[in-house]
Amino acid sequence: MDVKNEPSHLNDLSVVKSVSLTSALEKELERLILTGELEPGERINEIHLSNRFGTSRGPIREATRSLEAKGLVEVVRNRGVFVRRLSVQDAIEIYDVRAALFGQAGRLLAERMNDELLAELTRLVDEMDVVAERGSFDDYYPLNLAFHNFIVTSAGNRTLTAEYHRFVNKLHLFRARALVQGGGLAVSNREHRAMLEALASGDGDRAQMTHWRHVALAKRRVIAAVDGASRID
Amino acid sequence: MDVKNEPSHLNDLSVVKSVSLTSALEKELERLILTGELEPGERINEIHLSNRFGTSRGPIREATRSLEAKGLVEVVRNRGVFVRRLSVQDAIEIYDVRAALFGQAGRLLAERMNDELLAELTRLVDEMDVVAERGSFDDYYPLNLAFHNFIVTSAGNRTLTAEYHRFVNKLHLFRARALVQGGGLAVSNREHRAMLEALASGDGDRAQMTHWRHVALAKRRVIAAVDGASRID
DNA sequence: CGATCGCATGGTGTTGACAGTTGTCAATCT
DNA sequence: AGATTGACAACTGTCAACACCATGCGATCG
Repeated sequence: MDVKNEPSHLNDLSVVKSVSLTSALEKELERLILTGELEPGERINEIHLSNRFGTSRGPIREATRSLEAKGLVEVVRNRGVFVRRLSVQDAIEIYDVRAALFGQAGRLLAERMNDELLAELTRLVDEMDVVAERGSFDDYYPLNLAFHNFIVTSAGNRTLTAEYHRFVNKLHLFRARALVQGGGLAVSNREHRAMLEALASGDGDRAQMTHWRHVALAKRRVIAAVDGASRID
Repeated sequence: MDVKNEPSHLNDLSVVKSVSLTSALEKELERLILTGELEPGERINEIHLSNRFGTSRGPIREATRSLEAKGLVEVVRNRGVFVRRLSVQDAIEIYDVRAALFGQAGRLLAERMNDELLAELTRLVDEMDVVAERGSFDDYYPLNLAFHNFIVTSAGNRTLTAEYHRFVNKLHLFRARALVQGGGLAVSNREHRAMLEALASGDGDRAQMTHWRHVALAKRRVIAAVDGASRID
């Protein structure tokens, strides 16, 4: 075995050979895009990237084709690939899809509810109540994320989970993303409680409805925020 | 304008230069997969394909990476890419996602209903009734497809439409696809009428429910068919 | 006779080079 | 001055060659 004796703390990309360069690059590019290091609308220069990562252009091109299919970038022939920029309209459409998926997750979870799941969900909602009371948004955000992820993951449909995350990711490309966070912590958590009760009841219809509505209301808040912002401009 | 004066009836793949080779190949491969010309589980040989299409391996690799992201093929490092094979479990999961998306489409359509849309939907359902009466499955199938497509498209959410079709496509990879068609034409069209009435009423909740249920029932029929088949084996 | 090792082979992973296209900038013309 | 043209620079599209890996087969050894 001629193991390359490279220090293991090198760039993530040197840990390759067990996983293809292409998929490692794809992950890294996705990270750069979702963290905003590559901004929406920005052009991705293949040569520049290949220099930066020390590879040739082939794997980078393959990675970007994959990202294109995932909807994170846009490829224009002979012009290059651009980080996808979401319009307000796009974001609204995504909210509808997300609502549908999240509602389905709620239904599935209600149908397989048990004490253990209920305990964890209750814990999260209780904790969010505490944090919301003192209006600490920075503490609320990760809890909120964990709550939603827990619901979707626990629903037990891997396809649904993957799809849900794909769309949540896409929302990161929304320029006016800052607006998404409007609407009061207490209000949000009141909706969480309604979801929790529906889940506890084991009523699939009711769970789907409450979960759907939670996202639909988030969508409405975003629209309101966007309208407000554009009125100011 | 220096329009290339090539006969327009050439091979699909030679009409390139306006559209990239990669995306032309991707479309062609997708067609081969969805029509079953490339069977689920079958390995895709890059060299073989590049000879067949007269290109190098680069564009083919890019196309397959895109198909991988779309979930139509599976890439195993150093082994090759394989046409994805869906398990019964996968198919069931997809039905849940599809139900969620179709339900959402129903809701959106109900909220933007008008006489013109209603007329077309009614026409399709009436026609399906006629065809169902004489049990002609071959005539029913395209009408049924058109009906569903019309609903999803008319809902006016392009993201949702794309996503819905992606999942319907994926179901084509299901080995036991023949079973999907079980369950009586008349029964199916009775569900269509319920959907139609809900849409006509403009009640979003009710429309979402009826549309969701229609797919959920289809899922149940598939499960029953699969169970029956496996009991025979 | 069975198991293991090594090698040959077919195929994928990655690269560097070349061809073709787009956008820019300066010189020229109106 | 403004518009137009032509050449140049920067990139992307495509290709062919090389490197590396996985599998199967046969020789060798226990």
